[in-house]
Amino acid sequence: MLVLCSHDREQIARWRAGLGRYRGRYRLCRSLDELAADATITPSDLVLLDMDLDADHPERLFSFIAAHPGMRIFAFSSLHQPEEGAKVIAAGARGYANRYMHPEVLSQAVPLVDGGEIWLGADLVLHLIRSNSPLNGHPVLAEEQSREGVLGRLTPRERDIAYRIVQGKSNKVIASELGVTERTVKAHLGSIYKKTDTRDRLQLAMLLKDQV
Amino acid sequence: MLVLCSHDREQIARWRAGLGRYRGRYRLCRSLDELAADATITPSDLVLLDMDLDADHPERLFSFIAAHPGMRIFAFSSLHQPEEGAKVIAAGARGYANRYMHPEVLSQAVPLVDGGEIWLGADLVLHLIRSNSPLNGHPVLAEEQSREGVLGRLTPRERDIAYRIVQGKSNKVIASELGVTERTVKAHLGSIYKKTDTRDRLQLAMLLKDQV
DNA sequence: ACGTTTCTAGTACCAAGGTCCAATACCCGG
DNA sequence: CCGGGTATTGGACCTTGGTACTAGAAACGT
Repeated sequence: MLVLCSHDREQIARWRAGLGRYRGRYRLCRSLDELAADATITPSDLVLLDMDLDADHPERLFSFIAAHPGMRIFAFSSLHQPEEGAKVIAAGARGYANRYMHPEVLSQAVPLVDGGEIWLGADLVLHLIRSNSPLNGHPVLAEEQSREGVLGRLTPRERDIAYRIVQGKSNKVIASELGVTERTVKAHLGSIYKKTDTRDRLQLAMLLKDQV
Repeated sequence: MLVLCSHDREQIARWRAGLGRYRGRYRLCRSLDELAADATITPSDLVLLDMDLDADHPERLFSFIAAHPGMRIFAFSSLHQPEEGAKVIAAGARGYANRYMHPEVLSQAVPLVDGGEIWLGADLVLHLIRSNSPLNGHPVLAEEQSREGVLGRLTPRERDIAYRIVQGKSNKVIASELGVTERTVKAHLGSIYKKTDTRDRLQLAMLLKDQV
């Protein structure tokens, strides 16, 4: 049996969107107290737990998790922070994810946690590995990758402008920095959007942030 | 397309046992050289890689992984040691598992890696977290700390909107998704900018990107 | 009960971003 | 020499984003 524990209707709706396989086979819970008091919950149950349930007293949540070592708990947080994830897993939870997690990924992660595996998002795993491995990234490789990637198809001028977009600069600022008209910057940007298949500067920035 | 890379027939049989969804949609590869020489492999392919391929020269394997940063590689080892797992993920692989992994778990893990997530067995995750927690207080990433503070200071509604900004959505789209007016979205955004000390949605997105 | 925070929303204004039309000039390889 | 890609700019136009000032309703804590 699946237990959805949140006081937020939208959160429950988000969960349900990713629970096709479990449809109809779950029940709801509005608070941590309600969950703790529910005697019908068995160790074979899987609990999706909204960490915003008791945002003011996070320690209550951790102690609840620690007090139920057999229970498989999948914690969802709006913070989605590596330290928080590490703490909640260390306390005994079997999963930690962003509450805005993609429904499709959720639908794949839930059965895994149900089966006793542990689920962490890719970013958290990378953070964990980076923060305790002495030999991390090869910056040279990263640079090569970026050139081979999206940036490689841009002209030098376009790359220059794309780089300044990632820095959050406005068209006007970029124009004055390069000694050209704002109109010219716009022209280059239009071309950049076409080549990178992006709609606006925000998407472009998100695309390039990890490469620049 | 799925590429199974192993010289061990039994290993390939084990993989096939867990690949119901991909049945018939994969091809084989007998050695690392063969894999490296295969020009038909695209970044959209998913490679299941037997780490025993070249047990005498493990470094070849790591450099191969590092040399193909775009390729999603799911590494399988008969050792299944935390250190090895951390190294292979750090090199760029998206999954690390015991080669004797249960077929059912495999069938759930493969689509996740295919989708860009990272898969580690529960024991490895626990090892990472345990070996990381003592350091938890000291590896001071000021940036990380400030992020936590920033996100924590937002109200639930503001966090919700902030995440949708990171997803590249316009005010109008967000408004319709939340069932409020565009004006309200703007109001929340103004408040978010103040609290996070950002000027616009692009800066906000860059600040939050690594957390989503 | 009262003050604070949160969520909501209005009007209005201006700045900024993106796209359409088009044009001139340069350089490089075939 | 010519065609093609690059770099530049113009004007017009519409959309989007951000802010100022304001304010009501609901939730929450003391």
